Amino acid sequence: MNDVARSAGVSLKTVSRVVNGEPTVDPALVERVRAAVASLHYRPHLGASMLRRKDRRTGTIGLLLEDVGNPFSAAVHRAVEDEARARGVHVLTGSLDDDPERERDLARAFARRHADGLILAPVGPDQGYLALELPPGVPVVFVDRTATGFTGDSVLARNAAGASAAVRHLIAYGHRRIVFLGDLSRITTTRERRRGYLDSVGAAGLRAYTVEGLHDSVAAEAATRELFERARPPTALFTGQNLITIGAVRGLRALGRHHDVALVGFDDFPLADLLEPAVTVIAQDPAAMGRAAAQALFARIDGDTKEPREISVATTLIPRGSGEIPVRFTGSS
Amino acid sequence: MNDVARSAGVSLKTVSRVVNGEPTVDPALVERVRAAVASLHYRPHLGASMLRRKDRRTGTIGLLLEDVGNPFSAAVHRAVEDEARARGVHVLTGSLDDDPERERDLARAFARRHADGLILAPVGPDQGYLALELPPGVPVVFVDRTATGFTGDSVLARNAAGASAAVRHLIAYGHRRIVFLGDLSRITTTRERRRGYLDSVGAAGLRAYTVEGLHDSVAAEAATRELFERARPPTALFTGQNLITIGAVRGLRALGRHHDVALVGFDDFPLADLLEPAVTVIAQDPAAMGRAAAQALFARIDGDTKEPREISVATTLIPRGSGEIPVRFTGSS
DNA sequence: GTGAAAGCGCTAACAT
DNA sequence: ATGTTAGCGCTTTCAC
Repeated sequence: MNDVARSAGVSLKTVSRVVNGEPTVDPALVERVRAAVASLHYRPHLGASMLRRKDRRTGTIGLLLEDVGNPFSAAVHRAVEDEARARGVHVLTGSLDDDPERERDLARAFARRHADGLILAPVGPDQGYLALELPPGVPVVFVDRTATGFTGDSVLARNAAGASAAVRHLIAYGHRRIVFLGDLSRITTTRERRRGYLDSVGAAGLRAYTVEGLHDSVAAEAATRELFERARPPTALFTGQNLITIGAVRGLRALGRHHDVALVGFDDFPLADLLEPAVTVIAQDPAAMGRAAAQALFARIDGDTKEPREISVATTLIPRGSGEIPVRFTGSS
Repeated sequence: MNDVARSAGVSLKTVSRVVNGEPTVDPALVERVRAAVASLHYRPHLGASMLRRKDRRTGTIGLLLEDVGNPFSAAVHRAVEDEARARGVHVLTGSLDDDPERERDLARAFARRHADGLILAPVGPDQGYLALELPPGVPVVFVDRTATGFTGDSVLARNAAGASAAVRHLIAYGHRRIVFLGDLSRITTTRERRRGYLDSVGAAGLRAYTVEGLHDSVAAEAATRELFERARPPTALFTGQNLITIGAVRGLRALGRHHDVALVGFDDFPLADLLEPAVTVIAQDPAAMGRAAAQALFARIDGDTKEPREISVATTLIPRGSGEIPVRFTGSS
């Protein structure tokens, strides 16, 4: 920048003004500076400018998701990026893989990099560490899961309501033995979905059957197959998550039962409509969640100090076939 | 940091040494400093340290992909992140959406943020701008597509070879009217895949039929349907990309032809094995591509100055059913 | 082994 | 409208 100033025959400060587009500079000087910038290939150094600046914004936010490679996280990421782009903000990303230690490490790392704020899908049991790692005043918005020990806005799907609707849907088709297949129950989303299941099942006076701790598609497939080795197998399944839904589909296929066991899955997935039968789902809206989270974060960064909000994003039941298979009398009701 | 020094009764420099883990500090002082750091909630400022440091590394790389929300990009992203994590490096991401201007803007932005290097899936016709935007010595590795006007390593799937194999596979099942459905032909990947198609079709003495410029799944579905309104419709389709494959599946379904028209798609996609018929694909290995790109980039950052390399990643033909439908005599050969 | 001084590239506050 | 000076938080260099 010094070189540019010398080459343009102006002071350092004038160069700074031109680079920052401040209006109070003589057009002729602007031209001279511009030319010098171009000929010297000058590139402003954001790190240095942010060091001295008053507002101390880096124009960077951190986004910590379960796994940037999975469709849900990827959709959230994309929506966040779009909001950020509109404000000239860039996004540092990280995958947590259900590892609380990694959650904390990355939060700390992004804090040291002076991210202006964080969007976090928490995996650990407690987010109290954020108060220590983050400089005071750096906002965090939680997405998809709730946080403990740290206050911030959160953006959540209406998990319990969606699950409840799924189960009522199955009940309406005559089902009375409906199994819930869920993943790790320490995750708040899973707990909410199970709660919705239990509510609806209880309200209808049915017995609850749950299988949990299913961590992937393979486990879900195995669990599904085992269900039908029992004396009184279910007539309908409600799966708490994407990978579990797919595992259940594979399991039912393998058993040749996909056309007579009903299935509703939580969370939509690509091609669900092309399977046979097409899979009925409770669709979340990950893009809406990402958008809402980013908007909330930017509002906080811009100084919004209202009470922390909990933003719920609606789910939609999309009937496609698998959830509309009526119960069949199997002789062992 | 000053406060910490004062509170610990040592000099600024000693704090710096402790924070950076330099070994030449008295253990007793280390303890005092550590305590002060904790009690004052001191957090080191990476931006400031990098400003003064000799190597000037920020420990950040930029990753510019087509769309962080699509499965291919997301898988690349995840693989890059894993490599970066192993080195304590963080990843700034951006989606380009086939917009060359955005490509340049983001490259510039990441340069101003002093990313140590860039991984780029180029969309523009020319990457010459990189020489202007990037400080000399900042390496770029290209992934998925080739670049023009700027030298760097590139990581590419064996597109032509894979496409060629797909077509030979169809020919082996007796097909002679095989249509290629492709997207925008200015994209190098598409051109390579078409080239592979043309090679195999030409070698077998068959006529080439191509439909191009299909920018999404809906366009591909419409194009597929139109094909079968012709006098001599194809007996097999080769689709150049994920979304086009899915559009073609939808099209064939709508026509009720999915069990008698053969289909091979380039690029695998989740649930391809659960469709009926299951979809035969030329699978790429996006994780391997991301890994290779990241490894190449880090090698360059660490000073590797060998000739730029072109790393090809193999594709695999996965026969699942749709590609093994033999030709049927339709009376209009 | 420890500290004092200088300065990385830039902008704030105050001249002019 | 432009320039000057000081200093952001840290690491370097060099002295102790």
